[in-house]
Amino acid sequence: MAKYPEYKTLDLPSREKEILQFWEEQHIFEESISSRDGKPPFTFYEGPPSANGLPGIHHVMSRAIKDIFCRYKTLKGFQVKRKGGWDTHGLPIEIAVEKTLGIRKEDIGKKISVEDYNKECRREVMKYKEAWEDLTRKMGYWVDLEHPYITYENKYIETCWWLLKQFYEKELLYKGYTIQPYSPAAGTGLSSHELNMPGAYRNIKDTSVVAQFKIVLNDDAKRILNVVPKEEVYLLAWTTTPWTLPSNSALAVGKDITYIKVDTFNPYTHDRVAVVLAEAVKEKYFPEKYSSIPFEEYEQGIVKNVPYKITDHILGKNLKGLKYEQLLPYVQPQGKAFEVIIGDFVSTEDGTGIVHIAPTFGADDFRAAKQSGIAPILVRDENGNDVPLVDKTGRFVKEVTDFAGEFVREEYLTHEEKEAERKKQGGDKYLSVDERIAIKLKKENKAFKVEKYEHSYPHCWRTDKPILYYPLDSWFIRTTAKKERLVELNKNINWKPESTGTGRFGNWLENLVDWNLSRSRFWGIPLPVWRTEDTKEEKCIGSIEELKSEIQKSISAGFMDTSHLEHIDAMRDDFDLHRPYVDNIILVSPAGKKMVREKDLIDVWFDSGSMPYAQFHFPFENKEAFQKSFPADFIAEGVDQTRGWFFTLHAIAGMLFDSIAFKNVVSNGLVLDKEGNKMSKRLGNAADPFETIEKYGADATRWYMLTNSQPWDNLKFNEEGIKEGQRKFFSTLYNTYAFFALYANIDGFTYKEKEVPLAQRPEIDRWILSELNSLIRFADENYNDYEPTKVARAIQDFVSDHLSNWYVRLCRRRFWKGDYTEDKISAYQTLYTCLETVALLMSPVAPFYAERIFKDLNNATGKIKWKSVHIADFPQYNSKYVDKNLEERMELAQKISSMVLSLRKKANIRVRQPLQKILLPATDNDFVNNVTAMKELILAEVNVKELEFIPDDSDILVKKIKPNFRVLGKKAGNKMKEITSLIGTFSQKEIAQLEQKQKLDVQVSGEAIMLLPEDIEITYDHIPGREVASDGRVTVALETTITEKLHEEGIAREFVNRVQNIRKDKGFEVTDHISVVVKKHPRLTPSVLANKVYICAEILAASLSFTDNISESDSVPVELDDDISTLIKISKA
RNA sequence: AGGCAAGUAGCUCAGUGGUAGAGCGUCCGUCUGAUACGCGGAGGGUCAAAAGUUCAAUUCUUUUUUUGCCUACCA
Repeated sequence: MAKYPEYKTLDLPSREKEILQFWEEQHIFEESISSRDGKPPFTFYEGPPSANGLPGIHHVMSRAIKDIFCRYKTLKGFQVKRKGGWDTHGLPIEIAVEKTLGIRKEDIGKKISVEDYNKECRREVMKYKEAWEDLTRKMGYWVDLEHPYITYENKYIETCWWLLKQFYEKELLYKGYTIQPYSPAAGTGLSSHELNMPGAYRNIKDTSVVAQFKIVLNDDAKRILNVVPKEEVYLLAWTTTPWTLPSNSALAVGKDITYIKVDTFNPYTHDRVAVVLAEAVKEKYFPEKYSSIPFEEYEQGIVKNVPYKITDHILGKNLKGLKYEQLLPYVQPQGKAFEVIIGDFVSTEDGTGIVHIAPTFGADDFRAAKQSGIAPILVRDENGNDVPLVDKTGRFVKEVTDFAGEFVREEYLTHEEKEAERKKQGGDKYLSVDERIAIKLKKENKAFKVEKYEHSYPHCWRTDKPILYYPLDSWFIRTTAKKERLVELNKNINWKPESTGTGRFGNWLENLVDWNLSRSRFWGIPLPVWRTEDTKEEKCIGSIEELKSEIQKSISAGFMDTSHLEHIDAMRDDFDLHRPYVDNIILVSPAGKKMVREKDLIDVWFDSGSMPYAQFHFPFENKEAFQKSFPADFIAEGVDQTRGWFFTLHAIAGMLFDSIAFKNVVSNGLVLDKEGNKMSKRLGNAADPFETIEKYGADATRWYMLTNSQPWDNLKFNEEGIKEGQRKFFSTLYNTYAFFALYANIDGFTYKEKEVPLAQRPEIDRWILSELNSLIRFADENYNDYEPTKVARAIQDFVSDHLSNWYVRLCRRRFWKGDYTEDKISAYQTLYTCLETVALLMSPVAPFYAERIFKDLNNATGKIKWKSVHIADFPQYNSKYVDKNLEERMELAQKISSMVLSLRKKANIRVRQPLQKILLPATDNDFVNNVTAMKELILAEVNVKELEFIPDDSDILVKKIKPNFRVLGKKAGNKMKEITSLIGTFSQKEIAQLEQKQKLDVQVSGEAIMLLPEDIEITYDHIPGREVASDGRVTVALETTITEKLHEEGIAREFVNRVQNIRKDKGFEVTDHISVVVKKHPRLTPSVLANKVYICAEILAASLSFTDNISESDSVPVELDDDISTLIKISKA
């Protein structure tokens, strides 16, 4: 006959290894998909990890979340395909390779060929593939790693090219420039990563200038600034980089900042001027103490301090549109310029509250100017390209006549160069460009203040020289053109938590800038754009086929030879769409000119954002498969991906397909160490996922991570928490199963009997089934709502509080006492159903142990046709089983039992000692009915013989009254405080009156208010002369008198307990019958004899006798009470 | 600097416009033929701070503050 396996210990890690073997041998994962053939699909996209680093514990977290919902949806009957993937490009890989080879970026192409370098990258990126696969397996994450998509494969790249061409054709892909950190000395742009290296930011002293920009006094200006005759008005703006002043083309103010117009003198030229600056910075330039100096005294040279007078206040937004004269007119702009604009970044922290805007040399400047339609200052170089006033070596162009060919920062000059310059200048000391600009401005009444200013400024880590912010060519996706649509589409995405979608992601979309795709690296997807040298003609290639035909043309034009053609085949090993191969391809333009590829690679985020299409090699293959699985139903990654993968998926889908890419997204928080610090290998506080799983098991780890905090909250990872979950949940569940298995095996229960109808099951069974069905419903709703934490916590509470510590505890005897009756079968069926259902409900979160229990149960009964819990169907909620009233009644019974036990404790009477009676005030009919229904259960639980109600109007009850704030508050309003204190003074008589008449008139602040029963809450305070326990509306008193008869029963119970212990110690089977011989004892013998039938039934005794002579060697000494000791001898009957 | 989130008992977390809870830990006690991986009890809180709205705020609003993440790094 089929048996339920019994285990010596829980040992989760061992159980998991067995299950893992079972899954693999039986191909359960594959079957969980194939068994759903023809069912509706549920689409999941796997965000590809990069295998060039070892997986961490946080990966267990994010992958557990992915796994949970895929498993859940499978149980719900969906077909959930999940293709794994690998992210293979990107800077971290290149840097790792550079480190391994001991080279730098500039060595690539010199010390090592691009071809060999990329070979290294290709190897590097899969360095830890095995470790990743191992973790995936061990943690129980089901994803298809047999057929993953890999971003470096030709097919994958081809789809990306196709996508880029779609952008290109919609005129959403263009070449432009942005302001980026640039090192003129090294001749290269710097990544933000390089700028964040320690030591990159250093303090340097710069010449700072507050420049005077002369306002053009047209009618508007006169009106806005209240200009008086002969007044000349200047805007004051501060800069620490005077060399950018020739490139100034706008001034920015804050729209809500208040500005003042000040009548004063220029401290260098002593000219009378009116200057505008933020009121908040006035003290810095115009100390209060100078305000009283008469202007004449300064003019006459009597005082040196500059006097001033505030003549007007203007709000920033009113300054918008004012025109001013160009400060240093070397080069004229092509378009609107020299206007006051609004900048959201303007502050009054330093400077003047007016910001000098040089669109070619500042990121904020560039953006603000673009928004306001302000033109940058550019010159045309010999190639006919527009370039800024400073060239790529860091020198002024010739158009800046006074400083033509000079380095803008003195740090770029060598010692010798400086010396030569000094001689040319004719001074004692070399004067930098900044200093000479300052001098020039001073002379021309254009500088208001010049001083040295020390600040932190980024430096190039290679050359140690300060960087410049410089416009560099880049390819962009014009995301701003589709901004509104992307915002709109985002509203159809269900974000967990919602705030990430509306806040972090929503704000990001609102403030979208064009997506800079360019990366000047080697290992990545090459930008498929070819251009003629004069940039007049260009071509974007969208497929290998197209590339082939273009090469054909190029061969015809004589730019390439035919040998190139034979390689062009995605299936060939020697064909590769990476650099350097694509760089060697020269195409021909329609006009017959040579075209070479733009050197850039594309942002790796484009790779991963393309995965919905590229994983299927769409549109070249699998069109149908793609269409069926787009958009995804569900994705999940860390919240740090908001601007990464989440965005690129959204941008590509929204801009090219006018669709969202995913319907539901869970963004989980970080995993921190137990102190709340970020985990890092350097600090040595990073938890090793392999060790953790080996030690505690994947289930306990997963369970802990999901029950401890919501996925989107940060998790303070603490091994103690895993242990707690093991104890509280897994051990309890294991014990419950072990209990079931022990007795079911003895009784041969295999669920062969007909289902005992609900109505014929005892109340306790109906209760746990009601709780179980409530749990099914709750779990289903919350899984469906992507709330795994709520589900797992609810399952845990059910198992530990309801199932183990109440149902099983109360039902123990039903399992091991008596014959195989309907009641016993009902108990088995009920407990079996609970265990089986719990296994199903928990299986998404704890897939291993759920499988163990499911198999152990199902192998014995064959009740469910599926061989795995993960292929079975989600439990069906049945409202017929739910009886909320019963659930409440049981809660009441638990409460009363607990209160009686606490009274026993107070009186120091152990539970084995039976007591006569408990007394309960009869609050109302419902209460009486509910308690009466639970009477037997309560009495058995607390070992008391009777339960009696005290009539509510009985004199012995003392009542307590307090307002029902919720109800009375609405009625009484601002008299609440008074009423509360009035009610507090009520006597027993007044309470009784209120109860009898169902109302009570009271006076509050001279106003009559009628108190009704619903306005107040009456509870029982105490019962004079008795120990009582109160909890909310329930009060219990316990009769603690122990009669002789009760005492004897107590002794009998103690006796049973001792014998049971001896049985257990001796290793008897629970079914063994025994003979018992006891040494006579005057206090014990009568008690035992009086309860002999009961005792013999409990301990399965065939005989029970007393004797005077018993040898100590084959008997056991026991102590039954403080003054009762004896010897007991038991043997198998 | 901006955005988002969090701040409740020693720890981990629930919760609510009506006078604050659980688990763990601590201390005391105790049961058990599934279970010391249990059970009962005690102690422990200005619900981060302040102001406002309200009869009533831990809860709503504003400000401040601490922590974490993301973005930016600037005249």
